[in-house]
Amino acid sequence: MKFVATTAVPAKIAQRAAKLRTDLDAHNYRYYVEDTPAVSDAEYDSLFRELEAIERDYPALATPDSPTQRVGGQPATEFDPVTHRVPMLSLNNAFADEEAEAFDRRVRATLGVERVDYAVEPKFDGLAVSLVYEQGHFTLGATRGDGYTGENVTANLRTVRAIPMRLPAAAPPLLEVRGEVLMLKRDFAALNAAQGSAGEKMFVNPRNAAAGALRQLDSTITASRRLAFFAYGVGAVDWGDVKPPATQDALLKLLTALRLPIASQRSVVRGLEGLLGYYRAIGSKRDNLPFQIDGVVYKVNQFEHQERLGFVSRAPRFALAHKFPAEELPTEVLAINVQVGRTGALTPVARLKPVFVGGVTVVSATLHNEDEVRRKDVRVGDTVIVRRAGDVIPEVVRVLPESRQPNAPQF
DNA sequence: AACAACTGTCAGCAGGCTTG
DNA sequence: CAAGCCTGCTGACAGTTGTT
Repeated sequence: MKFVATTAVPAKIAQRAAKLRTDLDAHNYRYYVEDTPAVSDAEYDSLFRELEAIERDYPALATPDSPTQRVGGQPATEFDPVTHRVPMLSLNNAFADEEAEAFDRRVRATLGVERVDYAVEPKFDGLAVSLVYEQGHFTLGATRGDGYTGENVTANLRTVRAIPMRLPAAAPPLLEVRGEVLMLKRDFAALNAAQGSAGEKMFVNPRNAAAGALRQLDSTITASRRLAFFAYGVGAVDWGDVKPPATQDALLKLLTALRLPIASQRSVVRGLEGLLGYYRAIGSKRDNLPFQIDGVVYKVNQFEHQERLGFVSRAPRFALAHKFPAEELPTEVLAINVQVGRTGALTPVARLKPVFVGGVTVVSATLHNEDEVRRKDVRVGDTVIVRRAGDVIPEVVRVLPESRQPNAPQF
């Protein structure tokens, strides 16, 4: 039998530990949420090590919510499946203004309202996750998966400094926060610089770097990758004594009060003019934002309106992702293959001279989209325009006529 | 009544990246 | 190098709504 001495902790030390914790949390918030870091990484590390030392000397002071507990533990062998209490659905997309107009028209028609208020926000280019807080404590973090079942990545998400381990006392007894994990542009650049000088593999874009970091079985690697997080909604909630918000705007204000990170670029606008105005405003700021986005999201602000609009298939009728135009670049067709699918479906695929477009290197593109180019129009040796937006599959958009070789072989 | 246009659902398929 | 993850498009079909 071993006795552990209940060492009395000097009040001064306990106060210092508490101060360090709130300071470290505040620095995290400034770095990831307000985008105005107050201290250098070195200063942060120094505070962090001081807290670690105190907790080592006085284990009674070590709490599971301490910033020092984020560093990650035992490597997992696999991720357990997590069934979402409320499915994590996707959004309908729009590229053209006319589609946004059609969205607004349909919403107004269904609601019988002249003008609709919309909560609007950037559409982050990251990975959707679910964070469950029970009695204010972060207890479960999961990926979106297929929308119904994701993976338990709690250990990895604990290392994300932008994610609070504990919410203020005013938090509802059960709160499932929905949001996006991503890597800030500056952290991506720093990571790749480090990977490069260490002779390690570089990452292609922040989104894939974030996705890879989140899927690490060893959470100590995740911890070194500096992921950010922004919340944009909730899933299952037991409000308890908290008055449930009536609008998306009020919900995000509530989450902000709970110290959850919310994108400062969000807004509330009125009518179609408001939507398109916001789309243009964010589009012009896009390059100066600290994170990558691939569009903006419109949500009908009133929850009562949202309920009346309901869902269609896997997407709500009260929300729309208005994406920025796809990047398009020319490249050369090296070959055309015909793939045979499992069911025997034949799909022509163009093998392309590699081109970096839309954040990835495209080497092949389907010729399946009859709207854009018919496959008989494309020949080996042609120069074609390849388009890729966000996560959309690369497409051959058109053939440059002047590139047509007179005797190019048909496939 | 006949037809067109649209809305919604589903299965199947697609590409790229990372991990193991 | 395969499997698993992410993502979203397409076409077939059915049902609904609108137009002539």
